[in-house]
Amino acid sequence: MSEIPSIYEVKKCPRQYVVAIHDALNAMSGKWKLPIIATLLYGPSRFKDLQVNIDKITPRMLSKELKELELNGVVQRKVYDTTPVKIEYQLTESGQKIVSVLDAMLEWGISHRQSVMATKN
Amino acid sequence: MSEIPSIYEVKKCPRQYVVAIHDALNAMSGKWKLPIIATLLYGPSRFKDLQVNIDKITPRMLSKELKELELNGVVQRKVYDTTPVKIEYQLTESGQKIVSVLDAMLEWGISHRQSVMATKN
DNA sequence: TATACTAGTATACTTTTGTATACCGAATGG
DNA sequence: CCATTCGGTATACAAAAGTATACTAGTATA
Repeated sequence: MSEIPSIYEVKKCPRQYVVAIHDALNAMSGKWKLPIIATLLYGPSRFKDLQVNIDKITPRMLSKELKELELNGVVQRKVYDTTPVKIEYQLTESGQKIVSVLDAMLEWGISHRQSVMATKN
Repeated sequence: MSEIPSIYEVKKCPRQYVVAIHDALNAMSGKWKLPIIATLLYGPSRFKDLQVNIDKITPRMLSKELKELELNGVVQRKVYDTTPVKIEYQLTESGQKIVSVLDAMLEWGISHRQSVMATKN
């Protein structure tokens, strides 16, 4: 038995792991998902506010991305029964926890830049 | 001063943070990057071996992705001066450290699925 | 000499993702 | 009554990402 598993061993790795990573990547990739999540990290926000705060996003994309995030359980759409209706988007509990992934990315990204700079010279 | 910074405060957050996250996302998004990285995590590999081990990848995509990963300092291309030449791809040191991000994604992904299942019922 | 392997490239195509621009209905304020 | 805000939708288009298929040069093997 070697310390490094063979590629055949690796392919046996629980499918749920693959799915989990896929889920995470899915929640964040695309041009607008991170800006939306980042904005919502600082509190619930209405459609118009998101549109104003996120530079150059079109309502079409905002709507599309919000729907996807909602479907994926990252964002929650809240309809307030007032007249006129007020609609707020907010991160779900586990949507908020995605910061842990962002933190890991941040840490890696910074150290990676440093090592790339170092090996360049 | 509130505990949650305003959106205006947030926008002042160091640009390098944004870039770092972007770098990390960039290194992993796309259809084939993770399969390639995952394979290389278990040791250096030749072009052909990658092609065989990664299901349904075309040589075009493999070549394209490897070039991108190399450009981003995640993968290193090694040419052995034998006849015929042998070429090996391997993760750079910081390329290997990307597992830390994958771990975070895995952890989030699993707990996220659980919470989504829980709220469904 | 014919066949096969390695490490790819070339060309054309389809699919997915994102943009631009205009529009909608309900409500509200002047 | 008219303009404006909110929360979007509709249509058409452009650009990016990915696929299919064929091909290449260099070397090795039968």
